Amino acid sequence: MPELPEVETIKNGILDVKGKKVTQIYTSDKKLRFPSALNLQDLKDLEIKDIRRRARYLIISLSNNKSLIIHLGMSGKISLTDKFNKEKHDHFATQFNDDSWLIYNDARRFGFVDLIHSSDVENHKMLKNLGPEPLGNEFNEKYLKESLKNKGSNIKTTMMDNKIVVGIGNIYINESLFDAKISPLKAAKELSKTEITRLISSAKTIIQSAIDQGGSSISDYVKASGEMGNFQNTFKVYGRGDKKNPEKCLICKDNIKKIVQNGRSTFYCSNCQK
DNA sequence: AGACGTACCTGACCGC
DNA sequence: TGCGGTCAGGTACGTC
Repeated sequence: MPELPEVETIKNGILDVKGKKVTQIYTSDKKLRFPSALNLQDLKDLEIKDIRRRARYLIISLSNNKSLIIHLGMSGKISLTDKFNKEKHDHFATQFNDDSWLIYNDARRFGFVDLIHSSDVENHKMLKNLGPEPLGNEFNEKYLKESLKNKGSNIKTTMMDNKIVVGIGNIYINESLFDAKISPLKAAKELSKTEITRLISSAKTIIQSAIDQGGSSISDYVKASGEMGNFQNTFKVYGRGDKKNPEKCLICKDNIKKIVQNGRSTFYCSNCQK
């Protein structure tokens, strides 16, 4: 999916629906990630009170003290448009009192939508065990040092664990480790204090920079407006380690390597990242 | 507790 | 052109 910067960008792109009232709802009969008893028709006539993001979840609070929780999975897209021409993989759409439409489309259906009481959001099964936001103050050197101390597995996989820090997926961990000059193969518990400091700093800088550029568009991610993000143009390692035709590290000119860790592709420079 | 494999899905792309 | 294999922004769950 969209990682944190993409979800943040989508959230910012739909803030306009705040204060609007739902007039019509479309739902498909396809199951998303979880089959749920959710009846989106319950949204009719409700007003959108607030829209926020926690980790990769969008939380939309409604005027009846309920909230929609939306996760985009790997391929989910949200668009805000003037009209609704139903397309393949559109799973729900709501029309507002100014005739605009909010549409959720997800080809792979790894995403989900849930509707719960607003007071239960923090205790939702998918939200209650999440670690800190990468851009927040709680994600600091002391916290990360403590979190990594018993982790014998590699730092790359460990940092993608949402209990440690949320929203950092395969793209941004590859870029963050390159920026911090840390090998993705290094055991998490073996990172020195200065490496932990560098990793935090790199992750925060890269996530913020990606948000500033509207996220990364590879394959099918687009903003709510349909425009592409721009951060993909600044990738230094992600996607640059093609086996047959690897690109060169911008710093040392060695070939960028592509390996597989816990089933996910890792891109790195073995010369710069120790 | 931690580590690892697997499952959930569709579509794009590559090699034959 | 078609077919099979592989890969893709994520996450929960089962098992060792």
